Amino acid sequence: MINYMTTAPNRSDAALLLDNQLCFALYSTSLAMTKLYKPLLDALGLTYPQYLALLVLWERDGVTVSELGERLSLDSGTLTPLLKRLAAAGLVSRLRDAADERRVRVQLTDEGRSLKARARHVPGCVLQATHCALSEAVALTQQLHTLRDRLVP
Amino acid sequence: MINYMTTAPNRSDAALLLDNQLCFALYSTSLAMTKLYKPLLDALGLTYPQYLALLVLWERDGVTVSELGERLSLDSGTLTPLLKRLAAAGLVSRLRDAADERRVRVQLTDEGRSLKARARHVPGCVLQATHCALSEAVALTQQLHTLRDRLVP
DNA sequence: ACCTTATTAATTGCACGCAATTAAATTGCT
DNA sequence: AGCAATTTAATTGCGTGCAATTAATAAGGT
Repeated sequence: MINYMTTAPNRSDAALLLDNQLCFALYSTSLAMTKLYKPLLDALGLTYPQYLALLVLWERDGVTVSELGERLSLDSGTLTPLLKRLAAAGLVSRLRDAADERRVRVQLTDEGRSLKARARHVPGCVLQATHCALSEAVALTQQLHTLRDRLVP
Repeated sequence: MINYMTTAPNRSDAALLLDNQLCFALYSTSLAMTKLYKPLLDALGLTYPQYLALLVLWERDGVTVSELGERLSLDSGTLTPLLKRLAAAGLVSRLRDAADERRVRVQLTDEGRSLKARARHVPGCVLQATHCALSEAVALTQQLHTLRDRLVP
């Protein structure tokens, strides 16, 4: 039987197999993780990126938009509308810095601060849903930090 | 000095620190990886999710939209417009299955098939940009597959 | 002081992701 | 055959991500 191999797999194709792509492993796992958060964050009235922004603000209130972007690797094109929605929800206020009118400082409202207490159970619920031991999750998180730091130029 | 600890960090806060979140490690690393692909895929006229769809089609041509969605964990709300754009670019054709008119089969065009040759260098370029040994990338990919399989219900 | 350059957000436009709904086709049951 | 339930894509609406541009402010050099 003659095989012209016009579409037959060969050695060089292995590099293009979907399941061999680190990028797709990251992409699909990240999306799956987001879906895991969905019901928990719905209960708080938050989207996943909004939750990430609040994690930053709960650590340090009053950061500028660019500091928030630096921390999350997101730019103003993403953050400005996201923060406007958080402001509309009454969780943050956006105020021009008096000393430098170019900067916008993002301040938690009382409601935004108190939401932290209602979010305390989220990490535990997610860890449970991952069916991972805490030590495994910590180890993988560290590996990913290492990889991410190698990727950014 | 009195400290009412209204905002002071404590043990339970560690769980809410951004850098302790596996989800954010995944999210930010995945976005960083996408940025790595950007210049390579721009040269092919593809977006990153379009590239993933083509990886599937290069493995098995003529899959249905739902099979593609199963493989990529994406639904028709994402895939239908994406595939229309690939069709508009002349890379695929979308045809109703004669035996079951509900299904839409996605077929590579000649141009879509020949693009595979021009994409062959992409995985190698990306690996180089990650500054990872192949063995490290393979190991991390496997760990992520394991995690992803644990996440999906 | 004046002017150029740099910094910071906001805006615009496009492409995802995804929930919810709709429409069409098929299957299964009687 | 007839009809309800299921399956499959498409559609709609919203919230990101991000490139590119714009507008406002600040910094720096002369």
